[in-house]
Amino acid sequence: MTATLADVARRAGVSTATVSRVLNGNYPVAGATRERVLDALAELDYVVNGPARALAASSTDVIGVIVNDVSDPFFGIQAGGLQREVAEEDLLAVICNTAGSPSEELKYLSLLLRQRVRGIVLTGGAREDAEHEAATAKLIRQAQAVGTRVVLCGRPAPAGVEAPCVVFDNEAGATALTRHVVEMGHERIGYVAGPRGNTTTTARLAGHRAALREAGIRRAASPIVHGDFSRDSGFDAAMRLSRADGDVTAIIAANDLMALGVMAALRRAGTEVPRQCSVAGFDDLPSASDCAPALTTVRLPLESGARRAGRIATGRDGAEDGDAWLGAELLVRDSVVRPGGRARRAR
Amino acid sequence: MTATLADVARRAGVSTATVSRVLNGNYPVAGATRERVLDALAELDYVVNGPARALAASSTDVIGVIVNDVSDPFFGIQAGGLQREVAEEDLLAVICNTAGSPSEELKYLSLLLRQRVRGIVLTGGAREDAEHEAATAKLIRQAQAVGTRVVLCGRPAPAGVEAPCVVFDNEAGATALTRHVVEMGHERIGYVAGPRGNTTTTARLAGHRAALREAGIRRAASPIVHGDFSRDSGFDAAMRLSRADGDVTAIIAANDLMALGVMAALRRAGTEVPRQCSVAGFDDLPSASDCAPALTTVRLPLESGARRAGRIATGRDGAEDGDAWLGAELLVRDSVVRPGGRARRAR
DNA sequence: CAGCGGATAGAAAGCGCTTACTACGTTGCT
DNA sequence: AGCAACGTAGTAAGCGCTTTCTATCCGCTG
Repeated sequence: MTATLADVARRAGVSTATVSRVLNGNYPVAGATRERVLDALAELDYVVNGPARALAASSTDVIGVIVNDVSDPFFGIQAGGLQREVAEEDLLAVICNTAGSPSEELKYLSLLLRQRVRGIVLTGGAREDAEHEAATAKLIRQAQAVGTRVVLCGRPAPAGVEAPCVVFDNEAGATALTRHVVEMGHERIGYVAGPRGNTTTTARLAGHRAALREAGIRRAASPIVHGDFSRDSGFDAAMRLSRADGDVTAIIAANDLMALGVMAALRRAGTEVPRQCSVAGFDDLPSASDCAPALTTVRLPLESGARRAGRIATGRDGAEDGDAWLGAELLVRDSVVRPGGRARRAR
Repeated sequence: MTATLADVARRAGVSTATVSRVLNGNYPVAGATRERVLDALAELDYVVNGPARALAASSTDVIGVIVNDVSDPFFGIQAGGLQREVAEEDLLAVICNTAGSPSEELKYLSLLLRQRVRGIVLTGGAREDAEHEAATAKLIRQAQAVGTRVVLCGRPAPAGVEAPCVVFDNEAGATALTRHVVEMGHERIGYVAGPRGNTTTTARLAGHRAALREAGIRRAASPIVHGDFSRDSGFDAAMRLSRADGDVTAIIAANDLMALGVMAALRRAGTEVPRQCSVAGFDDLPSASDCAPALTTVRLPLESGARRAGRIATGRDGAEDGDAWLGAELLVRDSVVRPGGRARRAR
């Protein structure tokens, strides 16, 4: 089939050990010998056998990243940042898409575990389900036992697991956002939450409720519907919201993608945004700033958070510094105005 | 560290061969023995060592997918479809993001090659560069030599490579689209092409030009600017287009993402779409149908094409049937109307 | 009752690579 | 001159698994 180390060694007239050493450059090899080996390598189009190397050296040069939805920029940005980061260490990131399915998550986790990857980064909210959490915890512990570095990015560590976390302050961000909407004078505020039983959903919802509570807004005036973080679900949610309570003056979505869907739905229903209904999102995706009106949202340092996670996963950053808390920043743009009021230019 | 087959074997009082056999189920093992082994496996939390297995069996259960940009739904959809398809064979798809960089593409290709994955699917347009093409060709041939199935999805096979291709009929789709715009009465049509030196860009541009030619439209009346398929680049392109030729009555973008950016830019510039300027896209992404106005575009069977590619990569579908040509379908919606005319409801 | 074939289990030879350990010149000192 | 120390290269023992080949034990048949 392909040339093996032994073939190369034979051709260069050296032992396999020597070839291995010029390949890895971790042991002195005389110039002339190295040249011969290099030539043989090239002549035979040698390609290392990854599994064999991994088996012998018991380590690989790949970092696995588990995401919920590759086509959601929220994850795309994180995956991209992580990739750039680990590439600097000459490692490769492979991204595994669970499509939001807990069982797929477990499947990929164990795939990565058995491939003995160097590190695993779990991104996005985790499912709040004791059974799934326990299963995840077990796999993570096993991974750690074989020396795989596991880091959590944007989700809490499951019970019983000791692992570095990069945490985004979803709750504080959500509180700041809702507080802003309230301060603009809204009293009937619809909320499009993420999928039930998801840690991110819960955190953002908690922040929202806290702001509502502190403003003394009645629950009945602030209907909550659930989406699944996709644009389409935001569209549907807006429909349900306006059908049930035609009188909300603002809709806050748990992420920008859904906010975009909400805006599309309102537009389609002939409701003018923001004059007749304000809209706010969360995440500050690139498209949030160039839609019309520009979306008021909360900025999460997704890219830098993911890079940080990548650095921990590759071992470049120590994990002992404790969790990395990354703050959220309220971004006031044009999609939230006083009820029935006029658009307000940002800045 | 972790338990090995030998540990399990010892505990179950059998040989490693037997444990391997119950694990793989490809050889008869008596019921009672199997039970004992299963118990031992569970008690020790055994996890197979992927590299070791791959080395011994010289094959893995992963399919690699190379994409240009994970956060672009165009690829997200393909990655998703592929993943669902290979999951049915109990294989796992890992997706590698090149971020449009040819060198990353080569890097990932060789990573997958040396990992001896079962199959590799290369998606998206390829770079039109002899050197890069040759490098790609060489890697593909090497992969094939070690038994890796390589399939191209949405790009032509590099010169000198014999590999199954799933090809989308970009050119015909583009021609149909531009023809439609022309038939609506437009004579000054701006075109936002993809990045230079990309096979998809070239095919779509060729289709566009063919339609222009057949309609006898002068080149000068149909300015072309290049973007990079991202929404932001579409936004910029629209700016450049309207600055240079303020009088185009329609803008066709080489993909929906850029079309969305174009619409945003026009909106921001106070140009009403489609009354003052029609806009058309390509791909029929989910959001194309729910933006306002709904985007007239060309539908590409991305999901089914990717599934097909997945089936070939796993060996479920033979590759001998020759290339799979998948047609494009013109989707007339609301974003293209007669110049200066009124919106036309679709269907 | 000898002899056979089927069903199971084990022994052992790798898969291709890394990495102690060992071996063998050279140098550089005292 | 003699010995330590260094710079190189080779030997060979695995890494944890799969799989071929062989060995056993049965239940049957003739």
